[in-house]
Amino acid sequence: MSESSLSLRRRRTARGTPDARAPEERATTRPATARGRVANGNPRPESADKRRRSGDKRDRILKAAVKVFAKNGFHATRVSEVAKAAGVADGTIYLYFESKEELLFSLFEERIDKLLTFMREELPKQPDAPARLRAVIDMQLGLLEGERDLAEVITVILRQSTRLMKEYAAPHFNAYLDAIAKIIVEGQATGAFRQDVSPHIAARGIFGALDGIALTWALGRAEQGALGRAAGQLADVFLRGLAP
Amino acid sequence: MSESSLSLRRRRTARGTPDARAPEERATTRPATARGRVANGNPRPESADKRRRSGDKRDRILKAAVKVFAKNGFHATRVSEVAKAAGVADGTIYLYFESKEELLFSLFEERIDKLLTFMREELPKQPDAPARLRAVIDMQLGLLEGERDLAEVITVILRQSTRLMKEYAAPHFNAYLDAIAKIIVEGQATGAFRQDVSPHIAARGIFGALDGIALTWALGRAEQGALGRAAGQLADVFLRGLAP
Amino acid sequence: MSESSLSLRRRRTARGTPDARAPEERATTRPATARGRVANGNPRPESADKRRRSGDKRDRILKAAVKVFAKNGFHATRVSEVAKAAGVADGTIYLYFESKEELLFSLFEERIDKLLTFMREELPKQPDAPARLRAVIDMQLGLLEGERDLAEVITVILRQSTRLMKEYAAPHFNAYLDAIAKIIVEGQATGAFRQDVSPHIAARGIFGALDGIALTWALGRAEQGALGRAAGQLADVFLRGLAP
Amino acid sequence: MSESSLSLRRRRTARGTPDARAPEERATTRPATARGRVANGNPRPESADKRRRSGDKRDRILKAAVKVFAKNGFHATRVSEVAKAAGVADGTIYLYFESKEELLFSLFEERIDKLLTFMREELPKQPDAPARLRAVIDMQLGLLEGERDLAEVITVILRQSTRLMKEYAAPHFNAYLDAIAKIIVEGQATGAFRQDVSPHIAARGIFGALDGIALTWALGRAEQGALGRAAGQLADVFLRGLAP
DNA sequence: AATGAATGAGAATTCATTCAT
DNA sequence: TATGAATGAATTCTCATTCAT
Repeated sequence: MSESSLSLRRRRTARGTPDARAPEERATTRPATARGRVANGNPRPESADKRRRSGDKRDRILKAAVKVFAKNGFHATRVSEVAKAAGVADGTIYLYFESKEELLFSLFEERIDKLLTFMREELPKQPDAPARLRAVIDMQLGLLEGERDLAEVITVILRQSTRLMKEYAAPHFNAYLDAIAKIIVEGQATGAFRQDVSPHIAARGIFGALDGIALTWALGRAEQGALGRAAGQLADVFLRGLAP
Repeated sequence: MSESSLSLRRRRTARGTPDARAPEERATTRPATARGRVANGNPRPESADKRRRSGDKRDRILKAAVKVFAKNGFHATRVSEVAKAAGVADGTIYLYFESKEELLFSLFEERIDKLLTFMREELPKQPDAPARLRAVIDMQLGLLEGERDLAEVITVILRQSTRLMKEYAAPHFNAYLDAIAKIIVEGQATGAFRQDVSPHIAARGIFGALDGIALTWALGRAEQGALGRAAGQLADVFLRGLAP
Repeated sequence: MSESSLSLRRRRTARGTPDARAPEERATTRPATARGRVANGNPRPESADKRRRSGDKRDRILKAAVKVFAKNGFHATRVSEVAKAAGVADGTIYLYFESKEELLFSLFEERIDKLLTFMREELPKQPDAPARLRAVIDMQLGLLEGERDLAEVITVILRQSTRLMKEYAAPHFNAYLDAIAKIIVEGQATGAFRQDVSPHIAARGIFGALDGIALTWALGRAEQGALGRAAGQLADVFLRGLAP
Repeated sequence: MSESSLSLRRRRTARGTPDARAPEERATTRPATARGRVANGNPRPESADKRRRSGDKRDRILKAAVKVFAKNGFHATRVSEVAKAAGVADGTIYLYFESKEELLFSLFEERIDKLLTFMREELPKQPDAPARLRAVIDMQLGLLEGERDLAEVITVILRQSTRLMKEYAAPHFNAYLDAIAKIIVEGQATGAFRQDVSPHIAARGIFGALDGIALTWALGRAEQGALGRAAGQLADVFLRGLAP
C-alpha cells in the first residue's frame, strides 16, 4: 500500500467552482452551491479564542450527527434534528458543512484518518506479517469499541448514501483492503502464510468478517469488551487458517 | 437451531401498528392515510388462470425492482421508475405490494427463503460439521453467482432502509447466523472444531466474510466464477482456522 | 423581418435531457429536472374528454398565475398561492409546468404568439408602411386592452426575472423590434418616412412608448378605452414625426 | 409642474407601518424583528471628520450595489456580495442602509434628485416649450450615458421590486411625467404643439420611448455616443410629431 | 385488474438581518 | 463604528400513494 493511495481524495474538489450559471439560478438551485461566506469549509478563525469557539460548534454538530444518524439512519434524519441535538440553529450547520451528506462524509473521514495514521505508524513496528495482521484486526475493532453510535454510522449508515459509497467511500475501502492484502502478500513471501489463497480474497474476507462483527455489535447489545474478545478470536481463526 | 426459529416471521406482524415505525418511514409515507383497500397484501386471485397472470405481473415488477434498486439504490429509486421498467402503471405496483419498501422486503424474503430451504433440505445430507460449513459457504455465494443485481440488492441496498435492517432483516440474519453457529457448536461437540472460539463470533465472522466478498464482487467487475473460487478459498481458510 | 427570426425559440430545448447525474442526485437537486411522467410538458391525453379536462386544468393554472403574479409580482408570489387560486394541489402545477418560472414563460409566450401571428397575417394586408406602423401600434395596445392583469405581467412582472429577461424574452423582443424596424425601413425606401432617423432607434422608441403607456395603464386606473385612445394619438404623433 | 409635486416624498413615511407591505417583503424580511437599532436611517455622524469617512463608506457601498445589482438583478444579489464588492463586512451595510431594498431606493433617489434639480434649474433657461422638451430628452438620456450599470439599475432592476415600483418609485415617475406633461401643456397654450394630443399620453409616450432606448442600450452593447444620437433623433421625431 | 392524473405533506437549504465582541 | 458568526423563517419542488375511471 503506497501512502499516496491512502491519501484522502479531497472531496472538496467541487467546492469553490465559480458556478457559471446566472446568479439568479443559483438562488433557486439547491445542492453543490459554493457559498462565499464559508467557502473553505471549516472556518479557521485567527485567534485561539475564536478557534476554540468555532471548533466547539463544529464538534458539537459532528457529535450530534453521529448520535442522530445512528438512531434514525441517514435518510430519515432531518438536518433540523441534528441542529437541535447540537444546540445550534439549522443554518449554522451549513456554516460548517456544505450539506447533510457532507456531515456523513466528515464522520467517515475522521475515522478513516485514524485508521490510516495507525497503519502508517504502528504496523511497521510489528515484527512480521502475522503480527501485523493481528494488529490490524485489533485496531479495526478497537477503534469502534466504546463508540457504538459511530460503529453503526460506519458500518450501516454510511451505506445508505449510494453516492457516498460509490464515489467517496469506495476508494478508501479499497485502499484499506489493499493494505491488508499487502500484509498477506508479505506473509506469503516469507512463508508465514499459505500460498494457495488469494491475498485479495483473504483481505476482503477479513475485512468483511470484522465489519460483520462490528455490525452485529452495533445493532445488538454492544457489550463492553465484546469487540476485543471477538478481535482476538477472529485473529486466532484467521492466523491459523492462513498458516501454511 | 430449531426450524421454527428459521421460519419466516411474517413481516405483516408489524404492519398496522399505529406508528411504531422508524421516523424514516413516517417521513415518506403519507400520514393518516387509509390503507384499507390493499389491506390484504398480495392479492389472491380466485382462478388459477388469474393467479398465473397475476404472478407474471408480480414477477415482472420484482425483476424490474432488482434491476432499478441495484442501479440507483433504494432511496434514489422512484416507484415510477420501477413501474416503467416493469411495463406497468405506477398504480399497478400497489396492487401487488403495499409500499416501495415492501418491494425490497420481498426481494430479500425470496432469497432468504431459498437459503433456509437449502439449509433444511441439504445440510442434513452432509456427513459432518466441516462439510456442512463448507456447504453453507458454497451455497451463500453460489446463490448470488450470476445474479449480480440481486447480490447488490442483498448486500448493499438492503442496508439503505434503516427500518428494514432493524425491524425486518435483523431477525432473518440472526436466524441464519444461528444456523451457522449451530454447525460450529456441533463441530465443537464432535471435536471437529476448536473449542476456544465462540460459535457466535465465528458465525458472524463467516457471514461477514461472505457478505464482504459478495459486496466487493457486486460493486466490482463481478467476474464469472470468481465467487466460486472465493468460496473455496474462504472455506479452506475457515476450516483450517477452526480446526482444533 | 424574416419569419424565421420571429419563430419562437423553443424553450423546451433543455427539457427531456436525460440528466446524466446519478439518480440519487437528481433526487435532491431541484430545478431543470425532467420528470418522466409529464416529460413532454402539457400532457396530451388521447380522448377528447380527457383532453378537455387536462386543458381546463392547465388553463386554470395559467389564469390564476396571471392574477396572482399581477397582484404580487413574480418573486413575491408563492407557487402555493397560484395553486390555491387555481383550485388545484401544489404538485399539480408541476404536472403542467416545470417550474414557477416556466409559468411566467408560458404567459409571455402565449401573448407573443398572438403578436407574431398578427404580424404574419395582418400586416401584409396593409397598403403601405404608415398603415402598417399604425396597425402595429393598434395591435400592441389592443392586445392588452381589457386584460389589465396580463398587461401588468407583460410590462412589469416579466422584468422581475432577470434570467427570463436576458435569456428568454430578449430574443423575442428583438424579433419584434426588428419587425417594427423593417416597417420603418420600408417606409424610408418608399419615401413615406424621413431618412434622417435610424430605423432601430425609431423602433425602440415606438416600442418603449407603447410599453410605457401600457405600464402606466396597468399600474393606474386602467380605464376602458384608454389604451385605444392612446394608441390613436401615439400613432398620430409618430406618423407625423416620421413623415419626411 | 409645481416644485412640491416633485419634492421627494420621504420614503420613510411608510416604514414602521405594522405590515401594509406587499407580500413580497414579508416573504424575505424577518417578521417581528425589532428594527430599533437603526431606526434613524442614514447615520448622522457628529464631526465633519467622521461624516467624510462615513460618506466614503456609504458611497463605496452604493457604487458596489450599482455594479452588483446591474450584473445579477435585485433578487439574485446577495447582500454579502455587495458587502464584498464594497470591501466592508456584511453587517456594515446595515449601518448605512436599513435594508437591501433601501439600497435600491437610494440609487434611484440619488438619480431622480439630479433629474429634478436639473428641471428646476435648467428648464427655465430654455426659451420655449420645444426647447424645453428637447432639453429634457437630452438630459434623461445624457444622465445615463457612460453609466451603463446605473442605466440598467434604473430601467430594469428597479422594476424587480414590486413594492419599490408601486409604493416608492411610482410617485417619482408621476412627478416626472407631470413635469413633461406640463411642458406639453405650455406648448399647446402657446401654439407650439398640436392640440389633439393628450399631454399625459404624450408625456408617457416620450418617457417610455426614452426608457426603452435606455433599456436596449443598457442590455446591449452600450456604445459611447449612442444615447446622444438617439436623443437627438427622438427629439426630432417627437418635436415634429407634436408640431401643430 | 389496470391506469395514471392528482394529491399534498415534507425537508434541505438560503440569506437578510442581528448582535456580541 | 465595524465585524462576521449565528440565526431561523420561509419556500420550491418531489414523489409515494390514492382513487376515479
